[in-house]
Amino acid sequence: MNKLDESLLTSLPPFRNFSKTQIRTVLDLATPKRFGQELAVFTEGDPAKRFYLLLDGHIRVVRTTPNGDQIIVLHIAPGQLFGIAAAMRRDTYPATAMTADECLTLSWPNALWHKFAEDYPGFATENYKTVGERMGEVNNRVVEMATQHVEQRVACTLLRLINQNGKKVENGIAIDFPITRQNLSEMTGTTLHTVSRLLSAWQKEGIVASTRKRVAVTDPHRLVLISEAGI
Amino acid sequence: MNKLDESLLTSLPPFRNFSKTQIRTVLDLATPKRFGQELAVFTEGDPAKRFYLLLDGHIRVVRTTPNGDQIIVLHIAPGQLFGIAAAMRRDTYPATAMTADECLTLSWPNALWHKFAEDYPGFATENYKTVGERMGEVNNRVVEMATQHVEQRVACTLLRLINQNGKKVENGIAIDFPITRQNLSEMTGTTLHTVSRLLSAWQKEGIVASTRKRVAVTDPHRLVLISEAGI
DNA sequence: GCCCAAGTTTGTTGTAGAGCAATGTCGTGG
DNA sequence: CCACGACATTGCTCTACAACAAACTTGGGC
Repeated sequence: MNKLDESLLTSLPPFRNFSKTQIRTVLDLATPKRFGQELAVFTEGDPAKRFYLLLDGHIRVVRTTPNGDQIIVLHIAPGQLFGIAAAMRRDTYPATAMTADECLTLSWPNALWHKFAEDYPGFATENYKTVGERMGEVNNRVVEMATQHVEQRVACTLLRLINQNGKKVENGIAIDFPITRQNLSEMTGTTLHTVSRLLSAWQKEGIVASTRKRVAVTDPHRLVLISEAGI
Repeated sequence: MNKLDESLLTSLPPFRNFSKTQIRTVLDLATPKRFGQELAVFTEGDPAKRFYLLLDGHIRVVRTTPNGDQIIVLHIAPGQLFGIAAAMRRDTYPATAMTADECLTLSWPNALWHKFAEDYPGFATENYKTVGERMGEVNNRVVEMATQHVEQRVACTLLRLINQNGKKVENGIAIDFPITRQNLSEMTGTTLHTVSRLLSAWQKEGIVASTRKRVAVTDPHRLVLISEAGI
């Protein structure tokens, strides 16, 4: 068990404005856990017993079809809750959470969701707001998939990734966790081949810079143009 | 103003188990309204001031892209709440609600959401459950769009429609509101031409029976096969 | 009953992008 | 340090489906 600093939580939306003692209680009840890369925190269909907070690292939330196709539903960044099926009164997790890199999570039994919500007004509010935003994003994705070409969708996806998980580097903004062409294709509903071709082409034009498992955007503005018009 | 029967609400999930006087209060505070076909109940971007319950008819929830493409995000059946942006703490509606046929709605100012939730435990629970289910469905759609062919997607969409809005008729199960090829194409991310061709082909095979603005499924089982394998 | 607009059907053509296959490169573990 | 597996690139082919075009059908309004 790691020593947990109170300051870890006080800045996060769901726990903002909690009193010092309340934060301490929340931390006392939490179970911390470290994960290596590419491990499942929980699996689709498992009984939903706990909800999680990601303190460090990055999580991919993934669904698998009956034919074995896998698609990435959502990315979780540090400071966000995930596995909140409980809050939506589901009894099993609707998707699998995989670590994209080394992760540190806190988790609590579902029963505590209700306790937190009762004891600390603002907890539920903040989280339902998050759910609302995620709902908006996934609807955006449906619209994107229905109306845009592969090239535009990949551009949109990259832009979203650098917005939510971008880290400034010398030549642009990098996605700060490992991501393969395959992963990108699973987010856009295409094949790794097509993604590879697009990244190669964009690299030649100086729009992106990618290496194995890493992608950085060097010219976000051009990418926006592509995402809007397909050039 | 129509006389509102208490029995209208007592059977609906969000209000189930309310006391008789509670139901009466809910009804007293509600504003009923009738709509003709193809009218907007509220519009994307409008300030979200009220939330709605559909008593009769069918509602399409629609998003419009900057280029004017329109896609149907969700269908609302009688007895369901919609426009619950308030519950997700959004200040504008994220989509437009259009009537598919003649509709009767009740609506309440957003402030009452919180009152209902406080006064009547079970109201919030029931509704967040609904949100969770809708989230699951829209994620399913993303997966569908990412992995399935047009033929399969149209089949899936028809099956979902007859499940949620099906009415038994002599030769099968009909979608009990007007729906055009164009509408179906907006739900599946294709063109009305392709939908028309598919319906014609399926009609020849005796799988569906469609007329102008009406679609019925005569052989759901075959449609399931198509949705799964593409046949 | 007739007209018109909205909805539908059907044909043709062009192309985005999937599918397949072969080769190249990186980095990790023995 | 080497070998192997995982990841990536690239070329070729082929098809599903969008895009365009044009005629046909239906039903509601005058």
